[in-house]
Amino acid sequence: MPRLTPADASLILDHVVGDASIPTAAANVLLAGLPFPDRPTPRLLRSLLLRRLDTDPVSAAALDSLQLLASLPDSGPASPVYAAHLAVAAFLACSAPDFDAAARALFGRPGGRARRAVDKEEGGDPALASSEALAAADQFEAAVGNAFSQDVLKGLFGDRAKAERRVRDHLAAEWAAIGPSRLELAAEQIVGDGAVETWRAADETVRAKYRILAGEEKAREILSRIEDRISTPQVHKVIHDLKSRCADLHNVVDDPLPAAKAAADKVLAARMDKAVHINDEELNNQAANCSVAGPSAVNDQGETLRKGTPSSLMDWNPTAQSLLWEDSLDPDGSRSQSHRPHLPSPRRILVSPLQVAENKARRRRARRWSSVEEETLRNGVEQFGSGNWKDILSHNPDVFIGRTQVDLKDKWRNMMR
DNA sequence: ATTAGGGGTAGTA
DNA sequence: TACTACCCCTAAT
Repeated sequence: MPRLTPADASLILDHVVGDASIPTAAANVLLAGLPFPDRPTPRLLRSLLLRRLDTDPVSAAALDSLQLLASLPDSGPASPVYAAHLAVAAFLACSAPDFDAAARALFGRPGGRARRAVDKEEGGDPALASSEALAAADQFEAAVGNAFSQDVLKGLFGDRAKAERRVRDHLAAEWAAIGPSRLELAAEQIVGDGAVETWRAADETVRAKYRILAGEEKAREILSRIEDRISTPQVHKVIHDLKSRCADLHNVVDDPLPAAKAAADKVLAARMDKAVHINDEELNNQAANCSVAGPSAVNDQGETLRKGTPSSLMDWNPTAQSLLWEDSLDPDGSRSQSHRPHLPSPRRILVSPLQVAENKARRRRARRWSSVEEETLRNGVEQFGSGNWKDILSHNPDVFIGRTQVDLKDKWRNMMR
């Protein structure tokens, strides 16, 4: 038996690994036995990532897989991937030994990994995330430094089994949208709807092969369909003219896409450099500040902290810095050619733990009040009376995540205007 | 400590 | 520019 060519191996992997009904154990055997293609198809990459996620749905590695998954071209609706991304990030924050650090790294602004996927200001696309997911991201950000809110969030997102179920539910849509393999497409060409064109284009030797592949009966059926087709010389002339006109048009009109892409790349490169410079500056400033001031609370919940002294000299490390994970699947760097929106690439983005530990307590980011919060506030005022903000807050901890008594008071003032 | 209320800042439509 | 959310201050309880 002749050795398998790399091209054939690629076809087989593309077909088998992408078939959801094939167990991952079996797919792995095949992967170990066949050479991995130099240029794997997006379908193969997608199915590999989905299988990886299936065995390990809620981990830092899963976050990487989801990020890669979102960057692949030609897939179905992207929002399930983003929803899964947020679900994993939520679980990771809840199960991390240091909630504050994890929530900041994942949901904080700027630079939070899950945050950057969906926030417009962070280069993401909010249309890709559900409003619940966005609200969850805001709640995690608001819960930094707030032990009470953290407990609530841990109750909602900290269960591993639930998190795994969430991720698998979201990714079922990705499996469903995975599309036919190249082998299936080829088969379709020979015996399916594309058969007539395929047979017409083939010479007699090739047709003999098709007969073997398709079976004699199917071959006869296709040939009869060729004869049935309207194929008068006039029709052929019209089709030919149309095709050449299209070609002429393409020759005359400049394709705007390359220019647009070049412009976009330029803007992106400028933004990247800016981001790096800003981070450098912040590092310098903060290094200067560090000698005269300790850490302070970020959040309103930490009012007493801010006025007091740092609880520990080890609260944060002023010299620490880290770079986000860098990875790339595409061998020729063609990721930017993707027509789909994608999670922003993590490379070159410096994440400084000092960003949230500035000398001056940073103003909390304004979060719009949800209709649920407003309704709960109205009910609370009805139940406890206007002015009893402490009671209203403490009786609805799962609704007023990251809100303070003063926030409730201010909001009620706004609502009464 | 909690609350009310005046007034200011920042972000956004 | 108006609106909203948040912040800060002072005074009263």
